[in-house]
Amino acid sequence: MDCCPPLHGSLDEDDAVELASVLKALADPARLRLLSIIGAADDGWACACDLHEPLGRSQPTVSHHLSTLVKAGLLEREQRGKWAWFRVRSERLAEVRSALAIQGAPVS
Amino acid sequence: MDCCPPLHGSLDEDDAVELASVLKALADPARLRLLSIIGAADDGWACACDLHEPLGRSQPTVSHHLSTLVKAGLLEREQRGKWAWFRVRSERLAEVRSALAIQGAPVS
DNA sequence: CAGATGAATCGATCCATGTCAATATGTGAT
DNA sequence: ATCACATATTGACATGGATCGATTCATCTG
Repeated sequence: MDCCPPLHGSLDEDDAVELASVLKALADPARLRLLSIIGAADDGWACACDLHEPLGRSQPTVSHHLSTLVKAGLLEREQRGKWAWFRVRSERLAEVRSALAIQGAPVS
Repeated sequence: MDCCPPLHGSLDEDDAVELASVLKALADPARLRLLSIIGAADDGWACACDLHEPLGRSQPTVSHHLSTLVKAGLLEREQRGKWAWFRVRSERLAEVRSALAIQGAPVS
């Protein structure tokens, strides 16, 4: 243990677990594409009925992913009649981006 | 299928798989803390020998995580004698941050 | 070369998760 | 009330991954 000076990290285990949980929600191709598709909607809101087909996944699977994204705070859900509409919570996404600006790299 | 206009996403399945793979590498508390600790090192380089203890994980586990981060392009590895040194590839981290700037949110 | 030490690999275990088919729930229309 | 349709939930299955102990590999030192 004489090869180098001690390091002192800034991210403790609890913070790391919390940040990791949001990143886990992002770290899936289906969910990234959902965010992309919903984020590209004209007024920012997209109907769940239009998401199964472009994703190439079953309806239950898409429903599960949407629920995961909502739980992670990355999507907001609104019921309109029998349809579920979603919009991206870009504030939350911005939080994640800034949390990744560790190691002294400029926040750009 | 008459409830809303069609959406057209910008992120295809291949791009989504690739981005998700980097995010998977980030989406783990142990690896986030490794990045944090290594990024906080004075000259940016940290010795593997100083990482097991603050992480509270076994040496093989830490080695595995370091290897995962290197494979994801998030760490650079350098051998110095019998010690392995690592530094954060902040360019790669910046790529991830900008990739998350979808849905028209400002890149800030 | 032999011994010591740091790091990677192997094998095993346990838990989390992505996916779908089937079913249930909720909501509007007839 | 009944039917149709959109979405959510359940159950099952397969895969992936986080972790550790034991071992192997690599490198330096005597």
